Amino acid sequence: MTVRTVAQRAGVSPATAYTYLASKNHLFAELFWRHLAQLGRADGAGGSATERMQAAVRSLVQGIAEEPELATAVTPALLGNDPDVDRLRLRIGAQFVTRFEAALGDAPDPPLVDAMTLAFSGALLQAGMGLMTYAEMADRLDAVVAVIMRGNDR
Amino acid sequence: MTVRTVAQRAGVSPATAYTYLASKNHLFAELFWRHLAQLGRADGAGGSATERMQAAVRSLVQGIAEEPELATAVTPALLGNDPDVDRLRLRIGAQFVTRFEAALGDAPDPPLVDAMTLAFSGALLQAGMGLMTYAEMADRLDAVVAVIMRGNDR
DNA sequence: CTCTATGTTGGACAGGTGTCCAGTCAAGTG
DNA sequence: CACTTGACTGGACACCTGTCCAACATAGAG
Repeated sequence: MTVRTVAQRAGVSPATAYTYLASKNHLFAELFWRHLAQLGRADGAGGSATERMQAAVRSLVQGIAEEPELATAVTPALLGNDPDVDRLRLRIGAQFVTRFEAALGDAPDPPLVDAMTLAFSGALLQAGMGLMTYAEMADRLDAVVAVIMRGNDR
Repeated sequence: MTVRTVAQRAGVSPATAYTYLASKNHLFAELFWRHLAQLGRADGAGGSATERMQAAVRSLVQGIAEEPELATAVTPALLGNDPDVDRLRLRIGAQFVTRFEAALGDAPDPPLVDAMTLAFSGALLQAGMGLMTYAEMADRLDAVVAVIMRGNDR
């Protein structure tokens, strides 16, 4: 997949593509961000904090798994350092954090949010490397959430 | 940094460089692996499991932080898919897991190891993205280890 | 000494990225 | 109608990666 073939499919010249896209990385980041922003939030109002967190994570993983190739492509892309990629990276990270905080309810414990964020990033990384499928990712994260949340219900 | 300039500095032709290196990604992965393999292990025999784990993590972070540019470069490199990168990626991951298991002592709980592995990968990723310095990484991981290990001492 | 194996080299190549710019085209403005 | 504005275009460019190959050096074996 080259920027030029993307431009061609879009019926547009490469030069035009580059007026909208700073880079190939930016393209992937933008697509991923739009996909993410459009996902529904897990509801899971009736359950323990652990259950709510597991529901939030499952919902995220499921949404991301809808477009596995996009998820794979975005992982290296987000490591780029165009200003546009920087912007989207922050937004995407904030999106994750927001969901985790919501699952934790009022006064979320910062180290807890941190642990979830790092574990989730790590899972995305490992899936992006092909070390896990997204189905495995869901299962492993379920157990990991249980470990992290241990002693935090009520 | 191009493969050709590296070859030149090494006093060798680009063609020769490519007889030893499958790719630029392979170069970074190999350097990182060697650096990692040469690091000493944290001792920390006298303490709780949490303290041993924190010591293991601090030791790893400190070792990695010795070569911050290498650490930054290796993150995208490990996402490549040359066979050589695959090999080194597995070795590097196994190295982390081994250290975490050692810190946990006999019969390490698999979900615990999993949680540590994902959180640590996530931290490396975020540092690689420039979202954290390595000093911040050490502090955040300390708190995260405490959360993950909660209720696992003795 | 000759021959062979091994490592090295220059140079070309196909493909990719991101940049630049002069020129075209269509739509809207006065 | 003439003009301006903005989006688009073709085509060139510099630079990078990874591949290939014929040619060369050189050390050691017979």
